[in-house]
Amino acid sequence: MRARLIENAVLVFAEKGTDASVIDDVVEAANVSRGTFYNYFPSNAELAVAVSEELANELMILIEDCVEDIEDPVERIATGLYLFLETVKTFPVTARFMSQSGLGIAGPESLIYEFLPPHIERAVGEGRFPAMPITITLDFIAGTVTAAVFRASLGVDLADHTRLVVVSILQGLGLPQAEASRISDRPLPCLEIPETSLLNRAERRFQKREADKKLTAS
Amino acid sequence: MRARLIENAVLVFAEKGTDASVIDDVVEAANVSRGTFYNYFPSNAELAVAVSEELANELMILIEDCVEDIEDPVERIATGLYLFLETVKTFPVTARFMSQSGLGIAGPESLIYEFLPPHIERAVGEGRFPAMPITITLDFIAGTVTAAVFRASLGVDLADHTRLVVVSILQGLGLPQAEASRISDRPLPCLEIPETSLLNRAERRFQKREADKKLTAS
Amino acid sequence: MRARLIENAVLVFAEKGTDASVIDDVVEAANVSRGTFYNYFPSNAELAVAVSEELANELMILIEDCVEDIEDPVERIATGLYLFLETVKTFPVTARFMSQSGLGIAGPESLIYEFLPPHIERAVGEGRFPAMPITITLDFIAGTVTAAVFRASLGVDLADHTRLVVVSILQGLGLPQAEASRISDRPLPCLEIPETSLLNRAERRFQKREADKKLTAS
Amino acid sequence: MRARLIENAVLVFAEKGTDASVIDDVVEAANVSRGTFYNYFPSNAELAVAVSEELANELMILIEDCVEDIEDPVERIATGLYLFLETVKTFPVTARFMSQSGLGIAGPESLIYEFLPPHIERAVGEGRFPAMPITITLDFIAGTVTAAVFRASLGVDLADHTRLVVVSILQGLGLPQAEASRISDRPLPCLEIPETSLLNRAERRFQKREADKKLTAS
DNA sequence: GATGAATGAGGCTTCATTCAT
DNA sequence: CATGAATGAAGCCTCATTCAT
Repeated sequence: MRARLIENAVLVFAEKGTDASVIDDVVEAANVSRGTFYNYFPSNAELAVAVSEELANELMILIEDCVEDIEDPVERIATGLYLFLETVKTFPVTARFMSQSGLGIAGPESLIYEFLPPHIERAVGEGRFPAMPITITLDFIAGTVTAAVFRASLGVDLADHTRLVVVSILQGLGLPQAEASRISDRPLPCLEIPETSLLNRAERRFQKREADKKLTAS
Repeated sequence: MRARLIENAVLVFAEKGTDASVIDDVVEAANVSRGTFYNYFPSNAELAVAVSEELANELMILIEDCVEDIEDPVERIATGLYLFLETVKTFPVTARFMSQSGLGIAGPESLIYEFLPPHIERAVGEGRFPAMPITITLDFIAGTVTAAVFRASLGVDLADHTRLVVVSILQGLGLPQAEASRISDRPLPCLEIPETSLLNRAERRFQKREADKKLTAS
Repeated sequence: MRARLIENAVLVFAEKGTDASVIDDVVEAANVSRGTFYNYFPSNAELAVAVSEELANELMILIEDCVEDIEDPVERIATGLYLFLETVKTFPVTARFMSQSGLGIAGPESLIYEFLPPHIERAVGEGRFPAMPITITLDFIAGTVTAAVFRASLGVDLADHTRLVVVSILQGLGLPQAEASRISDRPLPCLEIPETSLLNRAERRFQKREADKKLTAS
Repeated sequence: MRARLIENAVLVFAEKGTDASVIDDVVEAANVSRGTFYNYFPSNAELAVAVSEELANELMILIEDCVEDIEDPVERIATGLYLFLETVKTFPVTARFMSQSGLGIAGPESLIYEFLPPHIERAVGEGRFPAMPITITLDFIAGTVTAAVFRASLGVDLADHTRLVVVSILQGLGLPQAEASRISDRPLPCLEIPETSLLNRAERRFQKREADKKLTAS
């Protein structure tokens, strides 16, 4: 039930923004009663946090699984960012949810702030990146990624978009152009997203809703 | 009257976010009646847009005035971004307003999307930056700047923050490290913000409100 | 408008009790919008207080006007209580409202606690009543009157009820039986209740509502 | 289980009033499930009645046991009222419960309406009290007692309170001052309240709850 | 019996918007 | 133009009650 609510909340937040009054829509989308909602979440805000964490955790874990064998910290960062952006693009509902949440919700618990620092520090230690306060580095990455996701959420798909964003980030971190290009030209893996993941469930539910709407309209 | 409303709206948006229900607070802060508000703005949204444009235009013009004599496009971009960030930091209310609005409102009318492209293109033309779709470049800059403003709006002030952000952007755009550092090490001008500017008026009004609150409380 | 709301609130409180959730009923009875209600009363509780004060003040003033020429404090108290009970009995809606409010709402601002003490003290000073802590005296009177009003609100009308209640109170205060009887046997005045008083308006509105109900039913 | 629910209900009613929404609190206080509650009481109202009767019956029986040997009806009434008030004062939770219930719930089943009439009638028969409709007499007593309990429930303890209230009642019933004083100056017995009585259980449970609250808070 | 998740009616409150003065 | 009372749709939240396990 909790899962059902979260699943539907993704949709609604994606449509109306993380600040919007959402409870009514969620309970309608999830086909449960208002009361049930309050058995699980004391308020709108907690729901938003729960959704955010759930999505982020899921994606984090999938990406980490995929990149854990990459030894080179720079390659690992590049691959992680690439996978993140590519995956998000494949799941428009998630993309929209993330742009709606903005930097605010991507708070200190977010994917980026948890998983990146060790690798960045290693890269700095190895002299691959010049030293810089970690907060500035993370803001830089988060800002760029957020803007890229926002662009994607508008439905625009620019040629080579993900790769170019990753190159920009690597360069911004201080990697020479040539190396940045080389690293992002490597063949990159693709994530396997389980059918039962929140990403997939939210997306399917969205498709279903759209289909239902059309039926009702006609 | 329009000015008065906008001036007060900056504060309220800064506090409660651009999506929040705001009209009541604005009319109270501005000491006008609800009805009057509707003589000037058909709705909340138009107000947010108006505020955003007003602030952006003002700042754009001030910055352009200051940088128009800089010939080198890269230096000009760097200086513009530097001035933007430094100014915003001096006006916390504005900083908060901007982080609250996020990328969404900074939309196609924003400072960045209007004034930067020519100079970027010139820099690309001169071979200073590698070619890249302009949208990606602008997203990259907007994202990084937004994240930096967000950080500043939290009240954190990291040493050398503005300069490092500008360096990251220049590098991200493809400028070699050495040159990026050199350009941002130049002595940079400082903006003269007129007393009657919206930036200043909003800030002063904010100070006044805080003072009033303390008086009322005691 | 405030008057209109209070007027209708009397009815609803009379029916459902002072603690009941009443706003919806009041706005319906008064034929105004929910929003309007909140322009006048921040909540249920404030409404209850307002109604209570309004009714009490009105009745207090009418009674005081009527008894102000009575020199003897005991006669004055007796007459005041008599008028209070008789009047309340003539206005069943008010009687019901008062029994619903109980002792709690008849709090320190009530009629009884404001107007009686000086006369009681004079009577004690003149040796008509034995001395007793004023709180106990007032509780005694308030309790007896409340119970009498409660009885009246049930629609029961016992022969000679008001006079016997007043006799009991006078005796309880320490007046010898003979004198208590003598005082309450005097011809007693009757209040003139203005047509525009809340008492009358509430009562008329009640009649109207009952009539409407019958019409709707048939 | 029924006993457990009632025991806890006393507390909750004492705190929030007999009309309040109470089931949740009761099941939490009693540590049983919602469902169980409905196996014992069809609704809030029945619970309130059950609690009220249980408390009243218990106290009635204890008092009757104590006064059954008093031959003089007036003394018996006086002693009964005295014991009632003194006992209630010793059990603040009960006092609060009773003031919250008010006259309404003390209805026709109450202690007062069941046990007093015979003795009053005897007293009238013996010429100790003047004749008066029994309903008025009982209302008079119930009203005065209720007000006294209400006062006690506020935590106020006036010197000699109980005795003075009893004197007022006796006088109000028509007993001459001197006799009223004499009767209430006799040494009066004190009730023995069994440890397992509802009065005691409710009080202990209240103490426990308060203790738990303090622990949780610290 | 006991349980507790689910329900949904019912009541509360806010706030953008209108409109007569 | 300015006003501010009135509006009512839209959302929030609680809590008595049911029911499958």
